[in-house]
Amino acid sequence: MSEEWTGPGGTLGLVRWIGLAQRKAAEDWIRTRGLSHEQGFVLGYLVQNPGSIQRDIAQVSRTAPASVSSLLQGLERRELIERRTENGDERRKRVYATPAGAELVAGFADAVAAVDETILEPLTADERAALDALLLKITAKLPQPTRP
Amino acid sequence: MSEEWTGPGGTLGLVRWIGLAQRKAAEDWIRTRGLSHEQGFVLGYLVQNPGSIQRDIAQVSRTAPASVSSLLQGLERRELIERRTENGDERRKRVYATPAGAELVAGFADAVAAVDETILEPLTADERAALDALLLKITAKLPQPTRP
DNA sequence: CATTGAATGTTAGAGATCTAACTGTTAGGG
DNA sequence: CCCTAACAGTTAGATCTCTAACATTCAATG
Repeated sequence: MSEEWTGPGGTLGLVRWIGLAQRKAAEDWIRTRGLSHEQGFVLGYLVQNPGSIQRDIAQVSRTAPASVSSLLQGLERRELIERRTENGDERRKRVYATPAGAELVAGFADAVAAVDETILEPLTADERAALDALLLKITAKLPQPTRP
Repeated sequence: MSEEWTGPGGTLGLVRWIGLAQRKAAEDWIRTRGLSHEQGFVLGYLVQNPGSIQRDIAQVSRTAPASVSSLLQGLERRELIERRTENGDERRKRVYATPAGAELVAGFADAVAAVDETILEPLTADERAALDALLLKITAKLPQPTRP
């Protein structure tokens, strides 16, 4: 769900609109795996960032540390992740996706790429380049989505 | 939260990135009102579409009818909405935002517009027009966000 | 060392959301 | 009329998510 109920008015209203289409596709894909949106995000993040600690996961997923705790408990119960402490620091728990966990979300990136291609289909190569340049100019000034 | 953990790679990765910034701002605004994301969306929708029935709300909010039922119960308990049947059809329950409900989300559209302006700040007027044209070309082919 | 403070996670309890099964209502043939 | 099927919404039970308070572990300081 999203905040586009003001209607797709204005340039960034269009961005919201496109984002909705992307989001819907991604959510549907994840739900077929029996995962919530957040669980899917975290599991995918762990595949690409093995050994992250929960504090970092909370940051990138924009949820409270307590929520990450519960969320990981759910994933651990299903044996999609493992947690263990390393290097003699008993505070930090390193989190890893299990093979089963990695397998469950494998193909997500490809699915997203395929949807993106469909969305971009109306544009020529030149137009895509122009769009890319404009968006880059915007995102250059945007705060980084925290990514250690 | 979102699905951008593939990294902001590719043109539409940038769109996801911008969408995240918009979304974060909107969520923060809504949370200060003590509403969840979904509750904020539905309440805002009801202000603009008074008398909607729950089935339609489920459609536009992309949630299950049962979830809408619980969600509206929460809003009703806080007296932000009302439900009543009309026209002798006992099945359909028409939903209305109360004045308190409407007041609670008043100003949301303005807040969103202000954030959008900040995000677009790096672009000149010509560039904004070019971006607008490109995005329009894309959204023209996109499925309508269901809006009766 | 002992103390203090910061960093990291967890638990508890409330509320929200999902799926599946259920109740009640309307409409359309036989 | 009745019967059936579609429609609208709710309830039940499990899981998830949030806030607030709490434990535990490390690190710095005297």
